[in-house]
Amino acid sequence: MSADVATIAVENYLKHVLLLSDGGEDLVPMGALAAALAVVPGTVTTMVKALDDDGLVEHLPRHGVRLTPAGRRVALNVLRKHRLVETFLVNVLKMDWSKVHHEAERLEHAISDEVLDRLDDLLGHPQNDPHGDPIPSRQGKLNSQAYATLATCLLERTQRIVRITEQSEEFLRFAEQDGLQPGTIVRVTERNLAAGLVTLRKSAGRPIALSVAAAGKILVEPEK
Amino acid sequence: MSADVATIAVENYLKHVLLLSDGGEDLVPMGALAAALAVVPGTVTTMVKALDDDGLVEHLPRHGVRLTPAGRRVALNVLRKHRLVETFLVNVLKMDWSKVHHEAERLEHAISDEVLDRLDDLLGHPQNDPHGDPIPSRQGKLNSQAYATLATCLLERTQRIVRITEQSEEFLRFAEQDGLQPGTIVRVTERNLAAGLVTLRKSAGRPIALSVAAAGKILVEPEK
DNA sequence: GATCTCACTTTGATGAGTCAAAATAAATCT
DNA sequence: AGATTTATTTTGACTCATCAAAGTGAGATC
Repeated sequence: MSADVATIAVENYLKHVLLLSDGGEDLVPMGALAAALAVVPGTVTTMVKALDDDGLVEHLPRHGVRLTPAGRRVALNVLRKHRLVETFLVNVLKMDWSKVHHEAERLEHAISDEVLDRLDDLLGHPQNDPHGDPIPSRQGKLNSQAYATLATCLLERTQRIVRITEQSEEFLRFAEQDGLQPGTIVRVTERNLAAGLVTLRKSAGRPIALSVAAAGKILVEPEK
Repeated sequence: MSADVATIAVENYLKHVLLLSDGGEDLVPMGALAAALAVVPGTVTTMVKALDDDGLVEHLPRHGVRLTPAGRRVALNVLRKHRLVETFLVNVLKMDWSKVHHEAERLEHAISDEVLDRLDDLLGHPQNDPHGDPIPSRQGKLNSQAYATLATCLLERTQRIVRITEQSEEFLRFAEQDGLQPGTIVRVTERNLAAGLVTLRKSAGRPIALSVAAAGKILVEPEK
């Protein structure tokens, strides 16, 4: 009986299930979903049961939740809107990298599929948003390649940053300050797991120190 | 005690009070507001009382409703968003004139003041939206000049269309079909109030017939 | 001026989405 | 295995925005 109009809340639930399930079919724990949505766990239980009735998710009581194909379709469309809007805000309106996530959170629910297509044309069908996150295709394909991170890649080898998997304004502002953006070439010179510290250099610059937690949020691929 | 976050419903109530009060301080009947918002009259009474408590409108029971300065400020900001978004959709995304109103109805509530400003810069601070409707300034000034309409203007005199005061898709599609858009130069050749018919010509074209009702929705100013 | 009419208001109920706090099941730890 | 911790579900209540239908008042009509 999935109603053809998803409310903003429904879209957000589905989007976060998608993001937390690692793009795949993994079961998402109810608590994780509650944390992501900033609601109490009881609310998630109620809502997820309703979404299950609508055929958008599968709820395995006491175990978690997972998208159905119908739910996945909706979630991918929302994600596509989110990331194309972010790209628009940065590339066309020249907005601050660190602020656009927050803006897109509201716009993703207000934009129609038709506007979305025009925006996609205007932007030249980008593959990734400004943070490097892959933009789902119109057909619902999501390029979710498994990348290494600054916390796991080889030492002393030049790497290209492809993606920042963290949307908080603070983190992004910090990354911008140190010039760590998709496309930047870096080399990890030292990794001290005991101290929880990663040290790296941009091609010519002085060393930059990062916590392992932060380094794990930055995806890279070997350069050349 | 006006809460600093207006819900979508609140923004819509205030916007429609502004539109129905003729830009001014006129009292808007509750029924007119109900019709504009497509809700039953009882709902309007409830909501307007709440808005009065919040200091956004003044409710004169059994007589109508009117914006307070605070409510007017919010309403003008929403209207500015609506009309700038419409302009963006037509000028940048090349969307159909007749569809953008509907799109803007949702986007006007999702767009932040900051995005609004950037959009305004991108568009070159337009004075009017694609329908000719005046765009409120950032400071909340609304250029509401009183224009003649095709139903009231002088006969046999060239007039420039400045504005179409009707947002329905059907009407706009019809206007577009006949080439009646802001900027178009026309001349009313005949007006038969009894038959409810207005006849006009574009500079060189064949005559176009319009109902008086339709003609009254098209604002004009004398050419040159 | 008494009545009638229509606009407006009241009242009671509903659905969506949420929270707080109590109840329960699952997982973990001796 | 029994006890404790932790995740999840249940229950009852609340807010926002709405409708249906009954009640009320102000101005129009005779």
